[in-house]
Amino acid sequence: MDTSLKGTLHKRGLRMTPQRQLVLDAVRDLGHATPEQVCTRVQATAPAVNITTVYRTLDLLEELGVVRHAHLGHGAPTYSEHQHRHVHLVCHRCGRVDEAPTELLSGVAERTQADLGFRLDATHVALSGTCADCAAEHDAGTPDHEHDENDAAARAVEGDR
Amino acid sequence: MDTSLKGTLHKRGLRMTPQRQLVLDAVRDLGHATPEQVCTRVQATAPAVNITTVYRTLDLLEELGVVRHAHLGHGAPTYSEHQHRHVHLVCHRCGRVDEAPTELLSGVAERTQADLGFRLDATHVALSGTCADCAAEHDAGTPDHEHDENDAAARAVEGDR
DNA sequence: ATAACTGCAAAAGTTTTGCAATCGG
DNA sequence: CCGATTGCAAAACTTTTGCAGTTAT
Repeated sequence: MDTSLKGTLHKRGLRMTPQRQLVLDAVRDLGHATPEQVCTRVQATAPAVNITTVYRTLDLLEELGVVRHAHLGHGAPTYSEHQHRHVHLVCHRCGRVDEAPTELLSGVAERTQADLGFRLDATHVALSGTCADCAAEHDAGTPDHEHDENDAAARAVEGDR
Repeated sequence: MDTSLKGTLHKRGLRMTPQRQLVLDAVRDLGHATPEQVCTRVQATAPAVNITTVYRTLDLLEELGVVRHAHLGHGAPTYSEHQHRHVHLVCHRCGRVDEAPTELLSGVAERTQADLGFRLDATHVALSGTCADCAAEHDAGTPDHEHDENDAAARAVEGDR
C-alpha cells in the first residue's frame, strides 16, 4: 500500500500541496512543536503560508494519522509524527522536553488496566517534573524561576500535610 | 500554625473576602474544575462575581499553595485542592477523569530519576487513555465519538507501520 | 483611613470560520 | 474544467490588564 503523504491524501480524494508537505516536514524536523512553531518553520521556506493553513493542515494530518498531538503542560498542544512514539517528560522549570521509551509506562498500563479497566495511551502523555539540570541548579541553591508551573508553591506547602 | 484560608492570607498581608472563600469552596466541591466551571459554580451563589476575579483568585490560591492546577488534556487547566494529590487518568473518548494514588507512578519516578535525573511530579500529570466504559463500548463495536482527541485517527493508522 | 480587592471594559493572544481567488489532478 | 485548498479578514474564545470605585482591617 502507498504510505506516502500524497498517496494517503489521494485515497481520500484530497490533494497534495506544497503547504502540506512543508507542514509535515516541519513537524518531523522539530520533533515537538506548537502550531505557532510549525508555522514559523514553514515560513522560513515559504513566507506566504498563512497560520490558518498550518492549523488546518495539522488537523488534517492528525485525522490521517500522520501526526498526533500531545499536551505538554502549559497552553499550546505540540505536534509530532505519529510514528514517533515515546513518553514526554516535561520540565516545568525550564520547559525542556525529554523523551523516554513507552516501555517506561508498561507496568503502569498493566495496573490501570487491572485496577480500573483503564487503557493507557502512553504516547499522548506528558509527565511533568524537574529535569536533571534544573534539579542540580535547585539543589545548588539557585532559586531562579522562569516558568508558569506551580512547583514553587507546591514545594512550599509540601510540609503542610 | 494557622491553616485557615484567612490565616494564610493574613500572613502575607492579604485580605479575606467572600469571593475568595467561594472560589476555594467551588474548587473543593468540584474536584477538578476549569476556571470557567469554578466561575459558574461561584455565580450560582453570588451572581455578581466576575470571571476576572476567579482567574485572579485561582492564581493567588495557587501561589499560596492552597490549590494546584493540572493540564488534563485539551485546553483549559483544571484546579483542585493542593492536598488532593493523585494521578489523573483522563479518558480521551468521553473526557471522564479517574484518579489513582500517586504510588502508581513511584516505580516510574525511580526510573526517570535513575536514567535521566528527572524528578517526576506525579500530581501534575494527566495520563491519557480509554476508560473502562468506553473500552467496553468500543469492544462491543459501538464506534461513537464525542471528543477531540486523536484516538480514532491513531488507531486507524496503527497498521500502517 | 488606606491599601487591598473587585468589577467592568478593553486589550491581547489563540484558534476558528466565511469567502473569493487559486491551483492540483 | 471542477472542486479542493489557500490566504485574508473577521469572528469567537480565553486569559490578562488598566482603572476607578468599594471594602476589609
